[in-house]
Amino acid sequence: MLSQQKTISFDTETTGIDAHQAELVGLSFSVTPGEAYYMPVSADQDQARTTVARFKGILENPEISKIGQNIKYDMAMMKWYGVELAGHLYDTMITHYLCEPDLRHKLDYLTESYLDYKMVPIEDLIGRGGKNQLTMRDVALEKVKEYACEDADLTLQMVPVLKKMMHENELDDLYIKIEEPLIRVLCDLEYEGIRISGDFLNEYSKELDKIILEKEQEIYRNAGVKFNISSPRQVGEVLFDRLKVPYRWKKTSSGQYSTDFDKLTELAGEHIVIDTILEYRKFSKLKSTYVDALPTMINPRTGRVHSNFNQARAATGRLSSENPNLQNIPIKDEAGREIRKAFIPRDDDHVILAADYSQIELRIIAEISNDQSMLDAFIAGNDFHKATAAKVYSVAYDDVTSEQRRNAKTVNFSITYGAGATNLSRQLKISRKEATELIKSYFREFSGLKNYMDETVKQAREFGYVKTLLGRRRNLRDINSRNSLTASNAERVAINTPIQGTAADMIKIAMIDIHQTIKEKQLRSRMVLQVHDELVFDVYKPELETLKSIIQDKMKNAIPNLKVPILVEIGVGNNWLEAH
DNA sequence: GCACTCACG
DNA sequence: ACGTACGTGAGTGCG
Repeated sequence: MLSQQKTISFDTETTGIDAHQAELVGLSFSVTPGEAYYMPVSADQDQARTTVARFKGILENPEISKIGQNIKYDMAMMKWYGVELAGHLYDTMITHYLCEPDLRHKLDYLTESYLDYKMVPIEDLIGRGGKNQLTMRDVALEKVKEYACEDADLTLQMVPVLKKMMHENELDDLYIKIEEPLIRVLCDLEYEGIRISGDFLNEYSKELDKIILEKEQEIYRNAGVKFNISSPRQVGEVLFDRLKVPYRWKKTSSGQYSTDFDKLTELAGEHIVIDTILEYRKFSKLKSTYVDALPTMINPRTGRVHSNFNQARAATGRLSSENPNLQNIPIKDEAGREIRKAFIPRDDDHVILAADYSQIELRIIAEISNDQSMLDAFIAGNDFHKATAAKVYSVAYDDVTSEQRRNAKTVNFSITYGAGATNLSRQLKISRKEATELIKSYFREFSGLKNYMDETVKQAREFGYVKTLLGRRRNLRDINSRNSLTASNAERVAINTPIQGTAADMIKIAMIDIHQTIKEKQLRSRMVLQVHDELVFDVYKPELETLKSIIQDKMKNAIPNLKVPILVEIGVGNNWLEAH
């Protein structure tokens, strides 16, 4: 497909790693291996735009395919300079990620591994970290030219290597149908960003400050000593050495006492200071990771927050989010949920809409294992965890107790991880024997599932990899390890990856389809976040009903002709919390 | 730069 | 006898 078209490898040099804050320094291009060209642009932004505009004929030509390493970055950069990158996108980072999802995908690693070529480290030009850090703009043109041309050239040289790997691993379809179109979706989503109320968070920060100070005083009073409560080591020493709280676990690999949530919760009755330490930790975490950090991430150009959604990180095929991570905003804890109130629509004419897949991973297991009992339960449309409890405890659906439902929910959850009796017993706080019995009756009821899991592991051992429903692949180097712990780790990965990965494939398709429809219908509403099984939109109020029906349709039907029903729950509100 | 802890799905 | 959950990113402490 690519070889019949004109192609050009292309790279941008900029003043920083955030495409929404950086300024362009130059462009490099390569069409022939071993040969590349560099075009510097002025620091004067008007002049820079004029220079960039001269390349529109190439960059906006849909007949010319673009090759790039993490091309979403360059695409966003170009967007800021008024250029909409067109044509097929061949991303060397993403294609390598599809072939070897557990390895690294940086260009220097790729050229060393596959071309036996050592690239010039960027640190040689701009120095490393600290206050002496330069930007590309401070570096002599001759040096930048060499560096930029090397990037474009080596990216081009990686293409035949990757094409061969992609073809051999039957990954072309996955790339063309999902990952390539997703690049544009994510670029638009990131460019759009999301509005966050800095005022709201700053007010909340003051409240947290008071609470944390109170907890701190209470801890010092009850412990009889001042120490750094944020230091796990000091917490361990105070609790277990000074206050003689009994410690009954293995120490950490570095020889420290472990003081994580599970341990401290179990010890809560042993000393009154323990509960307060847990509270202190909770509020400190909220303050430092979210309440104080998020306002500093508001982009001065846009007044919005532009996370980076990494398309080549999670080995299962999921996205990840960084700078800031908007996929781990609190929701379970009451005080944490408050933070979601800061995620708001762009203005009074908009609302936040959140659309969630309901129990997507369990539905996918039912689908790919073809377990009739599980499929029937989903088709019946009742509370799935309750239906599971009825089956494994052999009671009528209406007689399921809340404890039985809770246990069934945990078992359902554990199954997707391939967890065994030891962990289930720990999770449910029941004996190992009881846990073994529970798992036994679970697999008696869902024998098709058991069969599928055994078969998956068997195939993984034979072929050395597993695949999702859409052909995403993960090599499992350890699956035949002689070390039984290593091997069983790989077995759990073998079971979990097709499930987590198929769910990732599904929502990616939905994102592409929704994005496409919004574009076609020229709507003003925008997709702003993805959180694994949830999509969040900034919706123009007059378009609300239209958006609801598009989202329902595209999320439900992302993968057509499934046996299992797919359920999508939609909520709307004046902030992200209200939308749930 | 690693270890620990903890936020999410 | 022993022992783990699957996938992430970020803040803090500390050597």
